[in-house]
Amino acid sequence: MPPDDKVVTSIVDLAGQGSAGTLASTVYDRLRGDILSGSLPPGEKLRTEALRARYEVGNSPIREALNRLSADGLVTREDQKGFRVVSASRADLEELVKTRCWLEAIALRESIANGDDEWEEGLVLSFHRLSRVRRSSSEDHYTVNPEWERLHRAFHLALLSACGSRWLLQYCAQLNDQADRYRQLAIVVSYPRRNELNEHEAMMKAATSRDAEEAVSLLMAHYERTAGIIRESISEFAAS
Amino acid sequence: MPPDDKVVTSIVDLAGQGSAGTLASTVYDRLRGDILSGSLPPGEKLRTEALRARYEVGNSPIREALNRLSADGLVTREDQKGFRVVSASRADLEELVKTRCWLEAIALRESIANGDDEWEEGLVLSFHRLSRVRRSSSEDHYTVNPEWERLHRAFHLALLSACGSRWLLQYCAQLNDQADRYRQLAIVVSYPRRNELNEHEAMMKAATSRDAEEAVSLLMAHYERTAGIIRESISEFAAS
DNA sequence: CAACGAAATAATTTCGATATTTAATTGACA
DNA sequence: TGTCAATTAAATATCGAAATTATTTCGTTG
Repeated sequence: MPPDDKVVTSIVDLAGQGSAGTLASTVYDRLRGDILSGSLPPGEKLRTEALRARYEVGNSPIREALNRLSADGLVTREDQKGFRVVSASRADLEELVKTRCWLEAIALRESIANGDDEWEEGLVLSFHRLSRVRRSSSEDHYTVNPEWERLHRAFHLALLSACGSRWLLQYCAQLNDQADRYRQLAIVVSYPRRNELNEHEAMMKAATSRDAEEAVSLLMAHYERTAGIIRESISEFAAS
Repeated sequence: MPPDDKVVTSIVDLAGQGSAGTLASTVYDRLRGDILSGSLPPGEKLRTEALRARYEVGNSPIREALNRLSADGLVTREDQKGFRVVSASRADLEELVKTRCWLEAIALRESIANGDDEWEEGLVLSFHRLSRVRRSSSEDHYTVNPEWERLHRAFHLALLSACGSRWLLQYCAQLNDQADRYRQLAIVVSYPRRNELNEHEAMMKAATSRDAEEAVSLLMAHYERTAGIIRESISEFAAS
């Protein structure tokens, strides 16, 4: 009996999944989505009063959600001074990418070493699903496609899912969230013009043929490239 | 309501400032300490009513503390079913140790590569402080010495502090917490008979002479040995 | 005119009570 | 006697207001 593994929800909420959880959990999901999508910009003050109006709930659920988010690193909390959306900066982005590469390199190597048939099949499947969805919701101008975002996250998680450590998986997911936020902030400026499908396919193939060196090097390049695009499309974020 | 009862039940008095914060933060610290010290055993149901009595505060601070702890991985939360202390098992311990070795190996290598004079001095200093405190409070039988616990944690953190990633540092600290909990659970059974001072000194010297390979290998051995002691002194923990 | 300090204002934190949901118990029926 | 449904009991989750703490405003003083 594998101990309760919750970990990992989706990037921009399961939109509409008004799942029968508690109000606090619902608010948590929505707030998380609003932060990751950039709808609540970095550094934004999060006043209880305003949030109560925005999400139409009482005091307690808001506060619970904020406390969870602060432990997730999406919100900063200062005793007696309330909450704000975590700030964003060039330096933080670099630190984030670096850490992500370190951790995912380990996770991917372990996954390739330990992954069984089920893992392989899950990987192939999640790639297939990702390949059948458009990057953007509309044709001419870019609009976030929540479905693509969800499947993209699922694919990357599938890569690492056999690493054998729920801790590591959770950390990778957390860093994924952070990176997604930067991606969304950058997207406002630059239409994503890269076709990532080839890169994903190459990773999938390297992983399923158990070529760890190749897979890791592809994954690192993938992240470096993404970081590069974000870097160049951003002068500086709002901070503090 | 004067918080005159500053009974430090916590192994690690993480915030020296302590008292200045909110009630929620105080309860968070105390609860954290009580879980790490084993005073609240694995799997224990955490009823709000009981905790209100135990810590003598209202509903909200308890709930906030529990929510933060659940994001820290020290308590589990299930919607509509409340909170319990995270369970402990042999399998979880193995996973924990493995993950810890992965992450700290990176952090230590980076620290050694990037650490400046200040880092070196901090390391030497924290070793010196650790060396002047006894492992146990009393001579004949073992009693947790909070001061040693604090300095021990500080030393290990000093080793990694120059790794250049706050994310990684935070994760290492989190895994440290988890490992401390297992240590405390094990100590109930077996008096710690190993003299860890030599090991710590060797690590410190290897790190300050920038011998990454040696330092990492010492650190890994250190953790493996600790895990071994915990393993042998424990048949099985309460679970689920 | 700047600086300091005290009242007024705003925001955060906390409490006690209520509404909802889950778990436990009882009792009826096959 | 065992199972299932209905009822009771317990616990969680939520609300709205009160208490505490930070921030701003404004008048006074050096």
